[in-house]
Formats: sequence, structure tokens, C-alpha cells
Amino acid sequence: MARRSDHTKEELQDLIVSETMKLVDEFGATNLRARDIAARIGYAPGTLYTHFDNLGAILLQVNVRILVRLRTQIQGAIDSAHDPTDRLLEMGYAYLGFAEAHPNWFALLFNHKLKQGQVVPAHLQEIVDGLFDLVRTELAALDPKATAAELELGVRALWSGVHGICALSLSDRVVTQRWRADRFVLKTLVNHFLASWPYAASRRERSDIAGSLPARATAGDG
Amino acid sequence: MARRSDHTKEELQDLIVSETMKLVDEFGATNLRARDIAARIGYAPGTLYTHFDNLGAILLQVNVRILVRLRTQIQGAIDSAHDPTDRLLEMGYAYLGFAEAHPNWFALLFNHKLKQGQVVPAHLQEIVDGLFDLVRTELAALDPKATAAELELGVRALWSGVHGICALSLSDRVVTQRWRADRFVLKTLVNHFLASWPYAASRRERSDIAGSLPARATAGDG
DNA sequence: TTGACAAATTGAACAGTGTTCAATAACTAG
DNA sequence: CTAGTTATTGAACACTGTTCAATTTGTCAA
Repeated sequence: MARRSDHTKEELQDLIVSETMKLVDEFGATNLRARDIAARIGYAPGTLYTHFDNLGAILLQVNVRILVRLRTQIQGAIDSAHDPTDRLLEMGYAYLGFAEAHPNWFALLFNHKLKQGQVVPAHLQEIVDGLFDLVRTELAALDPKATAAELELGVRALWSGVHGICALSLSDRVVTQRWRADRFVLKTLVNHFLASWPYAASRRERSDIAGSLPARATAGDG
Repeated sequence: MARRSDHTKEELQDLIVSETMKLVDEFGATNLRARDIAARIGYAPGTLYTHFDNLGAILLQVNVRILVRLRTQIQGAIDSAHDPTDRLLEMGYAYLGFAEAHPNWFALLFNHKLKQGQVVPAHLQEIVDGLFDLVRTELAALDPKATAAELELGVRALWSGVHGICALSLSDRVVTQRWRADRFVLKTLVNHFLASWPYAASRRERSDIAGSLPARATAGDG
């Protein structure tokens, strides 16, 4: 029996989450076994359940850490460029690089389903909001006249676009071909998007984009 | 015991796949149980394994049918518009509409992991290629001078962008906020992308996009 | 030091899971 | 009708997440 004084409550919880994180990284969340986590931390399987309700709760904490790492990568990318366009492109590359370096983490982050009664940690939402802010800052610099609603749509469109490239890149080729040029695709997407930011109305009228704005499109509404 | 003459081999396989498809649609792939499929078709669980190697093989066939349905939706969207820009937008809406109407199918299509030794049905890849062709046709119409490589990048960028909006929209809000304006985001993305298609070089030079093209970027290379 | 009390840890047990396979039932051909 | 083939069965297997009575460990007052 592991001695109780080996770790404090907090240390043990931390250990569980970090070892789970490693296992997920290496073998994927679907191959995660409670008994494997227990073996890694040197405790019996039952111990996990005195510290967490279930495996899902552990994975939720893993997701928080994954997101923190993703943020670190993206923030680092900002510093490597000196104009908004380059910064946005580098942020996209960082996002893609993270997804390709840790496909199992990426999959967990976006595919993990909450069980009924589970609540997303507030911390998670804060981090996401912070990431969106990073993009918003750059888009605002490129179009100082943009309204809050326009910025919000722009952030989400650009972010979703980059995310889609990453998601398809990792979708196990059930539906994606074996095409290894995602960085080029990303560059194409970002460049095309920014080429019309602010929207210059070549094919469409500016009023058309304006028509895209939902009635109440301020950040954080329901 | 179910009488052997109730169904031919093909009929029974068909029945298994279609009932599995319904179960996935309603409860999600993670809640799919072999015994549930068996109960639905009125056979014992073991029967499934005389017709398929394992559940994964059944889900692969389900994925083929899901993709066929998605194609039907997207093709239908083309007919509802009369210029390339509108057609692309409507195709995006159809994609998003399908994802929202059948989130469990959408998740299966892009998250299903192949077990070792399993092979993607050739049929699946053909359908995907066909869908990409639909987008390529419209982009080519908007820019008759575009090279094959440019078109390929454009198709993938636009497709990935739309896919990202759908993927984030369904990612269980672990990382996405409760923001219900995906159609607006989609419109923003498509409009911005097409506004600079063909690439008009406002902020960036055309040579910059050209620099995005991989050395050998013809459709179907490895 | 001792002797309760509290708390953490254990590991056997439980209800599920996908999958297997000998036994059985159903069909087919001669 | 009989022999042989094949589909179907359902009990069993190994494995899963999770529970919980029993046990060990730590605490602290006497």
C-alpha cells in the first residue's frame, strides 16, 4: 500500500492529471485505462476515485492543461512576428504545429464529451476567450474602424478556418486524403481572408457583409 | 433462432448497417452497443460477427452512407443558386446544416479511428474527391486563369474553413462558447475568401500566394 | 507511549463491454 | 430421407470503469 504521506492530496491529484496527460499524448484518449493511470502513479485503481468522480473528470483537468500549453505556443508565435498579418499567420502555424505535434491532445480537446452533470471549468472558458482576444487585437489593428460585431465575426471566421485545417489534417484520413501541405493551405486561407480585411467589396458589396452580422453580436452574449 | 431464410446475406448486412446508422444518429457512436444492434435486427449478438469482423467495420460502412447523404445535401444546394459565389455559400450552408441536423453522424465521420489492419473503402475516397470537385468547379469559374495547384489550395482552404466552423459548432462547448451564429460566421468566411479570389493583392503580393504553392501540388499526389 | 478516531488506500467484486466458439438449428443437394 | 454445409446461437472469456467493506496509515489527546 502506498503510504499516505508520500503525497499530499494536491500533489496526488496533480500527479494523476499529469500522468494521464502523458498517457493520452502517447496512446490517445480512447486507449486510456484507469488501471494504467493507477500503475503509473503507483497506487491502486480505487485511489483515482477518492480524488476524482470518474475518468471524465480527470480528462477535463487534462484538457485545461492542454489548452494552457496551446496558449503558450500561440503566444510565443506572436512575439516572432512584427506586423499583424504575420502575427496572425504565425499564430495559425503555431496552432497547426501543436495539433500535429500532439494529435491525441488536440483530439481530446475538441472531441471530449462531457457526461451529464459535468461542468466545464471556468478556467477553460477564460483561456479560450483570451485566445480569441489575441486574434481580435490583430484584426482590430488591421481595421481600426471595424465594429465590435464585425471583429467578433472576423475572429470566429478566421479561427474556425484555421481550426478546420487542423481538424481535417488529423481526422485519420477516413475522409481526408494523404495530402501533406497543410501549412500551404493555411497560408492560402489566411492570406485570402486578410486580403479583404477590411472588406474592400470586390465581388460583393460591403452591405452584404454587414448583413451577415447577427442582431446582437457582441462578445459574450448568449 | 431467427430463420436463415428471413434475409439473404446481403439483406442482413444491409440491415445491420442501417440499424447501426439509426442508433448512431440517435445516441452517438460512443453509446453504440453490439447487443443493441443485435436486438434491433432481431438476431443474437454473435450474428454480427459472421457478417463483419468487428463493430469498427460496421461503422466504416455507416460512414460511407453518411458521406453519401452529405453529398446529396451539398449537391442539392448547388441547384438552389445560380452563380458560383452563391453556390459556394449554399454548399457551405448545406454542410453546416447537415452537421447540425446530425451531429453524431458528423462526429463519427471525422472522429472515427481505424483499427490497425482496417482499410478505408475506396468508395469513401471517391465521394470525397467528388465533393472537392464541386468546389473546384465553382472556384475555377470565378478565376478561369487559376492553375491546378492554385485551385487545389483554394479548394482545400475554403473547404477546411467551412469544416472548421462546423467542427467547432459541435465540439460540445468544452472549448467553444454558446454562440449561435455559425451561419453568419460561415458567410463572413466565404465572402472574405471569395472577395480576394482571384487573389487581387491588396496587402500581400500575388507572388506571396504563389510562394504558398507546394512544389508538386496536383490533385491526388502523395 | 498508547489508544482511539479519522482518513486514505486497497483490491476483490460487480455490472457492463466487444468478441469467440462449440453446439445447435436450418437449409441444400443427392 | 439422409448427409453435409452453413447460419445462428448464447454461454463464456477477457477486459472495462466503478464501488465499497476491509485494512492500513496518520493524528492527536490522554
